[in-house]
Amino acid sequence: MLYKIGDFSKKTNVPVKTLRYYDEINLFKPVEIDLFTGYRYYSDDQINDLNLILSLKRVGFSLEEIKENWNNFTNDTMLKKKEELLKHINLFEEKIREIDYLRSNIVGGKIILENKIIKENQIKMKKKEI
Amino acid sequence: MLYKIGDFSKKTNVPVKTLRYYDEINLFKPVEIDLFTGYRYYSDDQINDLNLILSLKRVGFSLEEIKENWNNFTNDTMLKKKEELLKHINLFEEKIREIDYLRSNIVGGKIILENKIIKENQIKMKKKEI
DNA sequence: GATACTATGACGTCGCGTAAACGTGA
DNA sequence: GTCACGTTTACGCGACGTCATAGTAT
Repeated sequence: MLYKIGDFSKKTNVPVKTLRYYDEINLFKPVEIDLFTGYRYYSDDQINDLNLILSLKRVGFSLEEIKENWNNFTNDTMLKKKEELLKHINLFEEKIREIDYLRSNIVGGKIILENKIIKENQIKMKKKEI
Repeated sequence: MLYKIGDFSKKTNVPVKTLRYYDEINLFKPVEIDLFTGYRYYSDDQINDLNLILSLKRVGFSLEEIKENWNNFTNDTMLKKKEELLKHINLFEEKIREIDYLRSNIVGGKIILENKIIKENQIKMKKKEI
């Protein structure tokens, strides 16, 4: 059973444009392309691969990383990505503390920064550079 | 005391290119521009504004949002952004559960998805559409 | 004149979305 | 012939980074 791109899109809930893009970057190509019309044809077998791509993307892998590691997904690779996610969570918790600080300094629609946070900003910027 | 862009960049740890970009999008402009040379000149007073921009950016406001709300930052606006941050954290916690699931299904460098997660993917995609 | 700064402009990033202009299938 | 479908090409997003080329300051 082969599907034209629109049918495969409906079956997988992946936009047509996304499928064409994945083809273009050589991440996920149709099993067959009609030589005359250029129409892309996808098979049932490919649904698993596509869903794996979506899952890897959701957890934070870029399409490039997915391509690179496609046949080499090690526990180590996944753990590194998990570390990244944990760091992101810490960052977001910092952001929440910072937004609460900003919130407490609103005066008539304007936010008044004290030198304290200004210094902190500059320290953070310097760390980023390293 | 006026600074040329490079000096102001060093003082604030904000890249020259970023300062030029903020000028271009009318977010943060130098107090003075030499009519003949086009050189930008920044003042000490502007450091506070720039740091506020950086802080707002860190907590998740886009440059557009910062422009829009510059004289109208309400507690409500900040609380909405805080809600967004909390949602992001929930999303990241979901991602961590998903990466652990993927991790548990590695077989010789390949990840084998069961129908279970495939169905979940499709439910999530549908929710996204709404 | 050497060199360290400044300027503008164009192109690249990532993962697609959004048209435009055209050919194909039922 | 009428459509809904398919194709390629190109431009847009956000927040800059990275050249390239040229003018300015010291």
